[in-house]
Amino acid sequence: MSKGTVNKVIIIGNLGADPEVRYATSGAAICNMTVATSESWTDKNTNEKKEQTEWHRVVIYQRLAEIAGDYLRKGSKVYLEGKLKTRKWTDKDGIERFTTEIVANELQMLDGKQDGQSTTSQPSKPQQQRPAQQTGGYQSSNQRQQASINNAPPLDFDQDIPF
Amino acid sequence: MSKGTVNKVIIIGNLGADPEVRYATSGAAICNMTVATSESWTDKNTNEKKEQTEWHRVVIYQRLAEIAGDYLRKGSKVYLEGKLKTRKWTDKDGIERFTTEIVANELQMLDGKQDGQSTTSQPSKPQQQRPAQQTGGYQSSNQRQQASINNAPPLDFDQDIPF
Amino acid sequence: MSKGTVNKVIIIGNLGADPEVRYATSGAAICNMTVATSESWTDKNTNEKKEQTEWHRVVIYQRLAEIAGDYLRKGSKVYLEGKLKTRKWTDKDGIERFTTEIVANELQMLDGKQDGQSTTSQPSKPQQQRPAQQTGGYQSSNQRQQASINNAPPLDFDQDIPF
Amino acid sequence: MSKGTVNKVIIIGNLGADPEVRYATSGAAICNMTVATSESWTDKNTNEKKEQTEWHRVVIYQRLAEIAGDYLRKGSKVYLEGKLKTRKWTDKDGIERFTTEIVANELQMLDGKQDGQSTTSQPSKPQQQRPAQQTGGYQSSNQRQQASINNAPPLDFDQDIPF
DNA sequence: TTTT
DNA sequence: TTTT
Repeated sequence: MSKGTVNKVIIIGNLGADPEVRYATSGAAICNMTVATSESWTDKNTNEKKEQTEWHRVVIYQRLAEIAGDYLRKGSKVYLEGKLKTRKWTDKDGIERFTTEIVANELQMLDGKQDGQSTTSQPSKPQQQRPAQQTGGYQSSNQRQQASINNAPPLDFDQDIPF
Repeated sequence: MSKGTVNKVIIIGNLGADPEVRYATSGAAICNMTVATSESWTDKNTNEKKEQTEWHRVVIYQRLAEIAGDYLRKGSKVYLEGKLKTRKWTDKDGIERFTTEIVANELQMLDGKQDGQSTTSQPSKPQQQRPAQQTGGYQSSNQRQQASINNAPPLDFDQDIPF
Repeated sequence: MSKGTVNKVIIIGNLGADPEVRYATSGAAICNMTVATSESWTDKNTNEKKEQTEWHRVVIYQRLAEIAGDYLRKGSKVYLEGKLKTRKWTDKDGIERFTTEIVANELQMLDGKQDGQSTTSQPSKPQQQRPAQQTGGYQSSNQRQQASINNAPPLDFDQDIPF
Repeated sequence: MSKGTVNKVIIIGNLGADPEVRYATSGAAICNMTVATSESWTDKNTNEKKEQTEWHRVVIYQRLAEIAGDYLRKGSKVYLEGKLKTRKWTDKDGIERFTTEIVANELQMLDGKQDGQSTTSQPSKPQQQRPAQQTGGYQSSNQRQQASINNAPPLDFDQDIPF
């Protein structure tokens, strides 16, 4: 329920890096990724061609997170629908920071047939497997850290997961 | 043109404060406002009622900025459509910060008949008039500074306005 | 799943009549309503003010159908999100016809406090109650038949309900 | 202006046939096309895989119509944004019919590099050229008639074009 | 800081 | 048939 309000984002863009999937002790998956959208136009004064890229931080939970991790790769074109959420975190120097993310609840892959899109095909690189047993908190991913627009860390281990 | 990408936000929410309108030397208006969306649900474990409010920073340019300034007030319900844009700024302590805003290009007022909605009615508070002549930079608004979600300042005087 | 496709409609408009709710034998509710959106502009040639109203046929199922029936009335302003669906039917003269409807899966009431919006207030007119027992097919509503844009009947009794 | 209402459609789908572009005497282009979206799911009772395809009739005007005609082909994947419009027409037997179309005002091509997407490449089939001179009404297209969901004709010659 |  |  949302009390006569609407908070909706629709993005079509390309992943800046492979998605990063982690698992909570409950087994619930969280996927973080960055998606680029870009605009190009011609400056009327200078007649120069300009291009501006916008980077979006995306978070996906549960089953959809696993789908994202299994089928999307760096460069994949994707449709995402979700809501905006700004969260507060403290950086390594103790400075409070705010980061706005898109919490996506719908995803459509827009690439043509590609490696990894068939669930039977062999993935092109080692995948983090959903661990059979976990002892606590989040498992850190062995995927390389993606460059993020402002180095905000993914949701903290001890943070309330909203479901 | 946007190169096969889409960057779209749709918000229906309530203004947390009166909109703040400033004018560039060119006479172009910029409107800043914050809009709240809220969700409520019942926690399945504790059976408690919960509510979460999300605050959105909104920027509007040119003619639409003037309309927003003329017709919207604190508490107004509004439909906004636009795109996400994250900009970098430096706070008073020299710390680099990022703020994500919605650059709105469509607006629908969703309140019933209310003060200020008729263009002929007397506005309920003094309006900043579009100055007949300006000498440079932005005119500072005489409206009270609204508290913002992270104290990001509005777009700087010397910043490139994207049109 | 939708195979890399998206079918989405977002409407904010006003109900042309009270919603019409019927119940399947299963007890599942179906709500039909018509919603108006309107545009106005000034003709540049004649300088005349013009207005165009578009009428949308909306179908809502299950729990959301009951909410619509309980809280919406003729004139209510509503946000609807859903998908487009065109269905074929045969009119009384045996002519095959097509009607496009919005199958809504999200609804936000955008009116301020109004009659019928509180679940405790007395409804302004008799409500069709969800029957305690049913023997077959749909119960016909005792609400007056709304004039529809092309007289398409609501979904037929023997039609597969898509859930 | 739209009086506190919103009429918005967002479609991602594939063209069922090459777009059909015609030109008004004024030189303004109109493009008609049909776009398919599809859903697939598993019936919980029978455990059968089901798929449902929805066909959308799309109309595009002016510059965007020419872009659609130049770059889209049967099978192209496209993002479209627009509004719903239902129009009345009379079929060859004198029967009044209604057809709902999406009047698109935004378009993004979502295919990878393909024939026709570069403005310098030779189109794969003869294009209807914008006629240098016209004497009246619409030029009939030499492209084959696309199968439409209900054989509604494109906008009539003598119909008011809404711009 | 809003609203229901 | 709605609404502003």
